[in-house]
Amino acid sequence: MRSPEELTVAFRAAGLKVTPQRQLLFRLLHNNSTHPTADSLFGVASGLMPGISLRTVYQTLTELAQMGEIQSIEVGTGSQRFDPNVSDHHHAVCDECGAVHDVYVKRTPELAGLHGFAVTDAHIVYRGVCADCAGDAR
Amino acid sequence: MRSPEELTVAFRAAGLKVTPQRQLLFRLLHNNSTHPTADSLFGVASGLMPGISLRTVYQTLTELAQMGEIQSIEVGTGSQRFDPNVSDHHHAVCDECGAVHDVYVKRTPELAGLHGFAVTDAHIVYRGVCADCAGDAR
DNA sequence: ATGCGTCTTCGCAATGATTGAGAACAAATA
DNA sequence: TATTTGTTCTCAATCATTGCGAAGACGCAT
Ligand SMILES: [Mn+2]
Ligand SMILES: [Mn+2]
Ligand SMILES: [Zn+2]
Ligand SMILES: [Zn+2]
Repeated sequence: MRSPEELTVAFRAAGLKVTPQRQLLFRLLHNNSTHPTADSLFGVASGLMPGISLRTVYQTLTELAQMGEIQSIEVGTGSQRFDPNVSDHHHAVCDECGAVHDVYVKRTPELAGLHGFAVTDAHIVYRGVCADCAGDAR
Repeated sequence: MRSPEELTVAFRAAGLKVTPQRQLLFRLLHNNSTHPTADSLFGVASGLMPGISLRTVYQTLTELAQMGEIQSIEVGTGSQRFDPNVSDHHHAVCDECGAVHDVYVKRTPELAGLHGFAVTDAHIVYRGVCADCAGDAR
């Protein structure tokens, strides 16, 4: 996604208002590679802006997703995750710690056998144990 | 998954009872390639056995999944789907009609770049429009 | 066939994630 | 500063799924 400054301009240009809540979320999402859930973002946001509502977090995330600034992904962990990285990539989920890592694949396998299916998107979810969790014997 | 007859034996062998509800679900799942949700199965089951509860459907599906007879998959349609096909395969979801098709891929792309992540499973979800929906101009 | 112990079913409440609705509020602009 | 219009927040509602416990039924031993 674009920088908070660029988003500020983009929002105004789109007739949307730039509120403190939105600006905070712009900042929390910028360069964020943790693939946060709405609730985890709400947790961090609440610490910095007591009183911000979970509803507002959801709404802002939905808007950003509709504008194409972030993507919403589903990796099987129960709740939606949001990703400011909108480049073409996939994800690896650690079954130990729940971390979601970005994965870049050379060539996504083509669909074979399913004649007539027009693919618009393909998403690979890897599951396993991440380096951090494997490294430590505990 | 195995046939209803085989499952009957397997359940008894595991100390589980073979009830009419379970037998019905065994039959509804056998050779079922629709990737049903618990609720859609419940709908069909209710027609054949009025009074069966959604709770029982969920419970039986969970048991079958734990026994490895079916798998539970998440393709981003909001609810879990159950698949008696436990072979190594992937899925294509039609954004028009919601149908979920099986996809067999020659070689699942290896994880590159994420050093130390031990992959235990990889699942590809393709999205697009299926042949049926594309073919008909309506 | 009957009895009994254990496993199951079912209804209902509870949970967790997300969305809907509307009153109170605040950003943008003149 | 006043006005307009979009935003935030609270609270209720929804959807999928799970927890709980009383009532019921399977299956084995008589
Ligand atoms: Mn990502
Ligand atoms: Mn399948
Ligand atoms: Zn980990
Ligand atoms: Zn279709």
